[in-house]
Amino acid sequence: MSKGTNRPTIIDVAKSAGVSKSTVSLVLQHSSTVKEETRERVQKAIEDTGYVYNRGAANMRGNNTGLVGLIINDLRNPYYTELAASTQQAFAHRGYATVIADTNEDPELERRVVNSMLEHGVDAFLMAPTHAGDGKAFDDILRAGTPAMQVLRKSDDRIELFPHFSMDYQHGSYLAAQHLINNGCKKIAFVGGLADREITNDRMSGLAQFVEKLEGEPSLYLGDVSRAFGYQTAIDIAKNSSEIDGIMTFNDLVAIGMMAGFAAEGIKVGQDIQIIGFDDIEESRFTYPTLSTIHCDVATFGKSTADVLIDWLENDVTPQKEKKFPVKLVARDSSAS
Amino acid sequence: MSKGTNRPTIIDVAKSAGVSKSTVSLVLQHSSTVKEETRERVQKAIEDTGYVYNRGAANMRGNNTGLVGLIINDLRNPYYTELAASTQQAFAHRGYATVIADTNEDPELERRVVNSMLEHGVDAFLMAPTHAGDGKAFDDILRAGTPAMQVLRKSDDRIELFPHFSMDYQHGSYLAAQHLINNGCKKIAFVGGLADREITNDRMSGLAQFVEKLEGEPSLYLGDVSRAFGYQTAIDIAKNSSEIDGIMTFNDLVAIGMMAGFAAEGIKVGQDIQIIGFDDIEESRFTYPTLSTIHCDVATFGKSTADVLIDWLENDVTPQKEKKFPVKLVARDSSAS
DNA sequence: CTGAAAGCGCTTACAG
DNA sequence: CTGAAAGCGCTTACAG
Repeated sequence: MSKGTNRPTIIDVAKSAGVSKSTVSLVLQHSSTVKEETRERVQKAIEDTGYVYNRGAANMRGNNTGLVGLIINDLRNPYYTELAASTQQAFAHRGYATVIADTNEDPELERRVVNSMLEHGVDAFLMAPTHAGDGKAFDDILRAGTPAMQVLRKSDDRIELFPHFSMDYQHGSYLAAQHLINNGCKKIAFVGGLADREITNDRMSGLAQFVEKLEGEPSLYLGDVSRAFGYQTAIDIAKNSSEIDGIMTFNDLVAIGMMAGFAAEGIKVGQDIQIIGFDDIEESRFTYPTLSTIHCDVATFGKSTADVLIDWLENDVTPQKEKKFPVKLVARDSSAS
Repeated sequence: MSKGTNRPTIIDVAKSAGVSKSTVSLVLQHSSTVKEETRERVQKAIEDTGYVYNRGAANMRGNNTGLVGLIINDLRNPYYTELAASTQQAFAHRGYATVIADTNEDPELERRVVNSMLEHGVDAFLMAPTHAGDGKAFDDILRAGTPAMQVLRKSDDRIELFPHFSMDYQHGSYLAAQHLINNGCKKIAFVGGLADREITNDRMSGLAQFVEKLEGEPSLYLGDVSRAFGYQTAIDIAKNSSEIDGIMTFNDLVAIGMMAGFAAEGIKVGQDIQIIGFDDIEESRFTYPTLSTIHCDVATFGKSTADVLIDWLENDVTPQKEKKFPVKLVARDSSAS
């Protein structure tokens, strides 16, 4: 199907309205220099001809396309789905269309989509980058001079170039650990999250501050960030480590998998063992028992961060290098003592 | 931040390589008419100058932008998240960047984003449209002559213009009803889904074929497609309609909400009452009990449909007007008899 | 308040 | 095999 072979141009509109194409261009930009009557005539001509504005052509003169690149490491994870949905909405609100790509934690793919978006001339990037990136993608962005922010995780340390906005995971981890301790837990495990990543370290950092209140070191079950990994680990713990009485997970997904695993083993979460997740995705309010967690307000985060990016772009206000949004404890039934 | 103020052009590359800009353009398009040695010289110049291809400028001559518009009614619903993720990936694989918008079931917003994407010159649309659309958005698309497909739901009846690809919801509904009947259910309720919508009607249609095997008409609890609605309805049924022994839901989200509601009321799903969902989102394998459902393979659907759209675009193969992908029953513990 | 002209960064015949 | 020229659909000073 050949698309809009004869899409009308401003020249067609100009002819139909009996004015010059400059005048048409002026009314398209709501210039106040055009006489009201002329403006109306042009408007009518636009409707008659079925003209649609061609931003691509307009962009050739100025240097902004009205496109922003949104790069997500794992779109299917509800935490990042919410990031994508909220930032996209904020961009639309500011008049920008969003070009999206899910990189599936693949740094090669990440670099390819960055370059594709650069060719399309995106005005800025909002990236939840892959963990294993080698910085090449950011080098490409830097060379093009396109502003870019890292959100919810960081893969490039040049935060003066690529500001890093995230949540206060360390404080969240502290709150989670404190909560379990206050509820009387003595043997605590941390489950999920890949080793040697900043975000994993942050999310388990809270435990370190309570070691003297624990019986022995916390057990670490690092691994995939998935329901499936949580499920398996719960089975494992039920069978081999029944002394564990409290669990902090990397995120809610892992916790939800664990609850299903414990249920299958006949272990009552909230009574026999306490669990607290991280993120507070919607699902966590509808599990049984309901899941205690650290609430991260991604919707607010996304909107606010998108606005910061656009302000950088349009008004030249450089974002601070690093910002951590507050989190809070939400105690539900999975950690009732 | 001013973006790429002095982004190099093919002229800069041409100068650096000591050739004309036409030659640079030729190597950019992998033309075989360029001598190998010249090609290498140009390649080096590209790297030296840090040139990035400007698709916007290139598009002005031809008429395809390499952008496709993906419009989703509710991106936060995992069923549609999967659609977005799988189609985006398929488009990327075919060399297209995806411009995305979540319309949040708002027809006004839908029309606005359609027009924004039209201005950006998307080559095609893949839409999971809002239900309440008045067809204006499709009129706009039609006028621009841009190919568009309706997926997973239909809001415009001109399927010869806007082909409708979906899943065989009616058959799925039949399988679900049959399953509950075979398991001995006599009083069945259908929960969730807004009234007077084709998709709601399809998803409950299976019950009609078994009325003679039921005690009385099925009870209908139509409403929001959400965990919250499921939760409330379960409480309601537990308190007021304890004769109901089997439940079909509009989708898994509703079913998951119901399972939490029943659990809170002390009703054992799978024993006291049987539930079957629809969609088979990942979450359904990790509830307790695990959720029986109708499996819709959205990942395969998305990839396949994206390819059909691109083939339409590139190779002029017009899609069939309507296509329904197969679904299948997945019996798990929520409907163990 | 409106029109004629140049130019944005490419591609595409057309010469050579 | 490579270069000079026209043109894609806009915007932007600049005249008038």
